Amino acid sequence: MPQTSKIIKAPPAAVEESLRKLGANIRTARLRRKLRLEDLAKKVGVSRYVLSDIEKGKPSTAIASYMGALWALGLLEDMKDVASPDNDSEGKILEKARAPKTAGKRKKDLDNDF
Amino acid sequence: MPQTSKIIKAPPAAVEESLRKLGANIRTARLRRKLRLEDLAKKVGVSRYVLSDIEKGKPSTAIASYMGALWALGLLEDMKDVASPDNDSEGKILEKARAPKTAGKRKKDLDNDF
DNA sequence: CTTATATGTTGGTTAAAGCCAACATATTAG
DNA sequence: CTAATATGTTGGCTTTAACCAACATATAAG
Repeated sequence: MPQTSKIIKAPPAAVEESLRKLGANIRTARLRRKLRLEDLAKKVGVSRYVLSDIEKGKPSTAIASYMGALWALGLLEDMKDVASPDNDSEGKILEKARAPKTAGKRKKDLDNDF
Repeated sequence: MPQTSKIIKAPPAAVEESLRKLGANIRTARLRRKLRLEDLAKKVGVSRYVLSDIEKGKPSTAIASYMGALWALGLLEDMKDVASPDNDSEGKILEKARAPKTAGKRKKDLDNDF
């Protein structure tokens, strides 16, 4: 993704770690199934180089390639509850009742925090 | 990602569905927090266009951008168990005992199945 | 140990992801 | 209803992701 964004060039440590772990997990799953990079790559529909990148947790790789790997390994359902509104306790608290379709007008600047 | 791969051009229905859902969840979480696309995009470190793509579940968008959105929303930990070897019952069964570093030599062709 | 094969690495090519500006439309809040 | 603002859409530009070939290295299995 050209004109590379900050998040890709220098991801927060937590994101980097999360990707590294995801990649490692995919690799473990592949080896357990005795599949070569090339085998799984073919199932996924990418080159073996891309799959290798995934197993390293490369940030700039398309999410579909990652999801495709999970899918080909039969692990896609693990994504089911990610960011699920039902489990978003923080969000549930903040929610006002009605579900707005936009974030509404700005009052001042809300928070420049982090 | 240039020379676009099959998985990105035409993802399996399950992958497409998974991405759509993830994007929708991210959008819900953003709105609950009363953040504009621009607000969250800034925190993530991408343009508002990319964040918009994410909320639509665009397959070709970099995984770091998706993970960055989860991170900025405080939802990154939801990724923790994805493809975790501990939960990979299929893999556990297949595993022989030792953890090989490669998939080993090919015997014949294993399985061209799906 | 040897051999077959899996994986890593490099360099070059090409097509598209992410950026932005400008404008259109939708939605909110008064 | 109206004004303010959030989000959608378009087209053009730049950078680089994914591809491949060729070779190097690591690992597995006899």
